[in-house]
Amino acid sequence: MTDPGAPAGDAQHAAAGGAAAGVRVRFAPSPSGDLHVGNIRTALYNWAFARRSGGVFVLRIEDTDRTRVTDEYIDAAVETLHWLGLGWDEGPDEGGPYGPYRQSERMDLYASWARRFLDTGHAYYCFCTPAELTQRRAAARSAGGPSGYDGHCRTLTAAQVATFEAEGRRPVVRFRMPEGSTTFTDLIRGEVTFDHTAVPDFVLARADGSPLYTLAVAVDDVAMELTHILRGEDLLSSTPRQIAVYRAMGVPEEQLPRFGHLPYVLGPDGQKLSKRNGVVSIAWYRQEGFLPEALCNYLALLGWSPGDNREEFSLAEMAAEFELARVGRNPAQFDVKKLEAINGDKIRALEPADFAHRITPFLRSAGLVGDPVDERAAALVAAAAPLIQERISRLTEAAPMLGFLFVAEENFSIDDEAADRILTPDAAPALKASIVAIDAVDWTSHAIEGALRGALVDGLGLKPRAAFGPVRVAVTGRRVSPPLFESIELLGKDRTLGRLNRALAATAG
RNA sequence: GCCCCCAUCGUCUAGCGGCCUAGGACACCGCCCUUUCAAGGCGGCGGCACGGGUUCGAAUCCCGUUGGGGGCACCA
Repeated sequence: MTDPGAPAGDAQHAAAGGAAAGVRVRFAPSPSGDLHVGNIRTALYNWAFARRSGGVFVLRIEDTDRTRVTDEYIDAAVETLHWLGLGWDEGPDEGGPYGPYRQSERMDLYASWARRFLDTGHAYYCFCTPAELTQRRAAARSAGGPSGYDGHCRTLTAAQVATFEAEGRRPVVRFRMPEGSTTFTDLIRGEVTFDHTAVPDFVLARADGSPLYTLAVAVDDVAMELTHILRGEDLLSSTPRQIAVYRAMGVPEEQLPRFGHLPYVLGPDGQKLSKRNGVVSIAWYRQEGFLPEALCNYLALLGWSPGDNREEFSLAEMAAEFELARVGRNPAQFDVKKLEAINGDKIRALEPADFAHRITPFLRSAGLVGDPVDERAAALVAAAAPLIQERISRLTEAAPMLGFLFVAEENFSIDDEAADRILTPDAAPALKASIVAIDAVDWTSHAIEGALRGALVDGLGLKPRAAFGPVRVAVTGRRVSPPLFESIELLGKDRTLGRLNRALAATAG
C-alpha cells in the first residue's frame, strides 16, 4: 500500500511538505455519453484556474461503474478535450505522480479506506434493504421531515447483526455523519452552512464492496492532493458529506481543499439542458461547424467575463486573466445565436490558409473533394476560401456555398426555387447578353465585371440587381453565392458559358 | 415536505454605496454601403422581480415576499 493517501495512520498526505504551495485542480468526468457543454464549462474553468495560478490540471476518469462508462466514451471524452485545446498535466494516458487516474484502477484504495472507516467507527454496516429504505423514506417525508436515511442501523448490537446475517442480509458500508453542522467558504458563493440534521448518513460502498461516488471522490481528492474543487452547483449540497469524509481521513482543517460551485448552464428555455432542449453534445457542435476556440470563448462567457467590455478572447488570454472572483453566481442560458456570432468572428479572424484547412473536412464529407485532396482541388479550395470566409458563421456552410465550383458538370443543378423565381423568360435577354459579353473577355474577375456591367447595366439598362441575378443563378445554381465575378473567374470560361447556355435554354420553357 | 443556492434589457453580462439619466454583446427593427448573401458603419427598441428597512445617498448592504434552480439514491 504505497499509494499516496492510503490509510496509513492519520493522513500523512500533504504534510510531506513540498505540496504546500501549488494549486492542484481536476476535471473528473464520468463519461457515459458525449461530454456536454456544462461539463466542458467546468473543465474550462478548472483549466483556466490552473493555468492562471501556475498550478496543475489533473484529468481523472470517474469510471467506478464500468457498465456505464466504457472505454469508447472515455476515449471520446479525451479526444474532445484535446480538440478544444484544454490540455492537462496529469491524466490516464500521460500518468503522473498521483496515478492511476482512472478510478476503476483504484478500487483497492477505496476498499481499504472503507475498512478503515469501519474500524475507526466513522462508518458502520447497514442491513436495511432497499424496500425498507423506500418505505421509511416515504413515511418520514409525509411526516414533514427530511427524507434521508434515518440512522436505523447506527447502533446495532452484536445480536442484531447476527440475526440480520442469519437472514442472509448483506450489509452496505454507511458513513456516520457527525452531529453539528458544516460551514465552509465557497469560492463562488461565500459562506455556506449546512445543519447535519439535513445531511443523513450515506452509503460509501455496496454490499459487494464496490465503492460509491461519495467514497471515491473524497479519497481521490485527498490522495491526489487537490487544493481546489471547482464543480457544478448540483454538488453543493453534497459538500458537507465530502468534507466529513476528508476529516474522517484525518486531513487537517487547514489542508482541506477549497470548494467553488459553478452555476448551471441551462437550455434555451431556462430548463436543464437535455436532448429535447437545446443541444448538449460537444460532438454535435464540432460536427456542425463550430470552432473549438469559439466554443471555449462562448462557454467562458457563461459565468465569467474579463471585466471590461471585451467579449472575445483566446484561450491563452483567458489563461492569463481568469479569476474566480469574477465568476458569477447565477445560472446562464445557452444561446446558440450568440455562439454562432462568435463563431463567425473567429472564422473571419482565421489566417486564410488555416480557414481553407478547416473547411476541407466539410467539403470532403459533402463529396466535393477527395481524401487526400488532390493538388488541383487543393488549389481551388485555397483560391475559393477567401470568397466565403467573411460570409459564413459555421464551417458547414462552406460546402453549399462552394459546391458549384467542385461538382462535375453533369451533376451541376440549379436550386428549384431559384430557377422558378429567377430563370423566367424575363431573364433571357440578360443571359444572352452575358454569353456574348463574356466570350471575348480577358479571364479575370475585373475584366469579367467590366464586360458584364457594360453589357447588362449600360447596354440593356438593367438595374444591377436584376442584371446579375439570372447570371448568378445560372452559374452557381443558387440565389445566394460567393461574389459573382470572382466565382466566374474560378469556374473558368468553358463551364461558365456552358451553364449560361443551359440556363438560357431553361428560360424558354 | 425538509435543506441549500440564485435573481440587472428577450439572452449573456458590466456594476462590488455617490462616477447610473444603468454600460457592452447577441438577437430584433430601421437607415447607409452594396452584384446576391454576409461583413462593416450609424441609429432604435429594451432591464435593476416586489415590499420593507439601513444610509445624506442604494442596482449595489440587511430582512421578508415572490419566482426559478438544485439536493434529500446501494447515480455520479
